[in-house]
Amino acid sequence: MSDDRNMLDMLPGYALRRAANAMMADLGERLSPLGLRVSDITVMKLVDERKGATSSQISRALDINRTNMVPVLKRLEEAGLARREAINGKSQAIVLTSKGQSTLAKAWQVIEQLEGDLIARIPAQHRPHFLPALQALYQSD
Amino acid sequence: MSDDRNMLDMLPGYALRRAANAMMADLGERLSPLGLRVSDITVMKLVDERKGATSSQISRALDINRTNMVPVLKRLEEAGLARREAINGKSQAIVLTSKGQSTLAKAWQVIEQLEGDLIARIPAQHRPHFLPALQALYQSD
DNA sequence: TATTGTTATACTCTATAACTATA
DNA sequence: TATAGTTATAGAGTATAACAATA
Repeated sequence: MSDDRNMLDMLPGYALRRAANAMMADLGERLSPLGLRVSDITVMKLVDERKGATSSQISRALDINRTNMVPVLKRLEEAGLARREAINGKSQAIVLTSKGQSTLAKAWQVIEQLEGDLIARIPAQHRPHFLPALQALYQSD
Repeated sequence: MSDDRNMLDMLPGYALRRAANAMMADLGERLSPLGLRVSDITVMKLVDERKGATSSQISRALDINRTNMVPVLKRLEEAGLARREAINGKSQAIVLTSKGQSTLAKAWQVIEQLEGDLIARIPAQHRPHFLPALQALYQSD
């Protein structure tokens, strides 16, 4: 990173963007040895949490367009990490394979390490305020 | 936005990403009537702040790859908002035109409105901690 | 008639590799 | 020989439009 500072650093919105970019780049690097993307883990974790959830349900929980689930699920299936199980002629439950579960367990350790490193960088007096502030910015819009 | 909550919402890293995405989408919508992108304003503001700065200097201050400056500057020039002025045979200063300056002034009002709306959404007791926490996450890496 | 899953497509931000020309 | 500017390309996360099939 550059040591440059600029007036934009005083803006919460700009700082929010920079911090998120830095975090995502960091996480992407940590996950790449596992052959996984951030979106893969996000979906897998939610699939594991919500047994039998459909692609559409997952997309709503993550607040992303459901069309974006298609390539993610395709990757996960081709990697043998997840499969689709018909609920009826219309809906399909997404289910992790056993390989998917063990991969998720490993990946989740990476996530927890990242989360720990993240909060460790925040000065202690600011730490308890960070999550509530962020949640206020994206929840219940 | 969906009203769904999930366990990921408890993770600062995930919340950081969601909050930044929401903010960027919001800002993009607010800027589109002006025919501008977020990256356009960011560059224009810095160019205006650092008179005579070169493309490479701007890219370092924003911590983005300098190759990404090329399409931004091309757009700004084609829109008559900025121009290049040779410093020597190698470097070029980026300069806002008068149209660029008035456009920036309008766009900056949008930015300040967004920043104001952003902090207004954060509960008051968390507000003073937000910017310092974010800065700690991306500065002096 | 609203929802599911899907295809095709496109946009924004960001990055890497490799080149030329100049300081 | 390090730096500036550039081209071409790629990747990751998003989005919209449009469709067939089903609940």
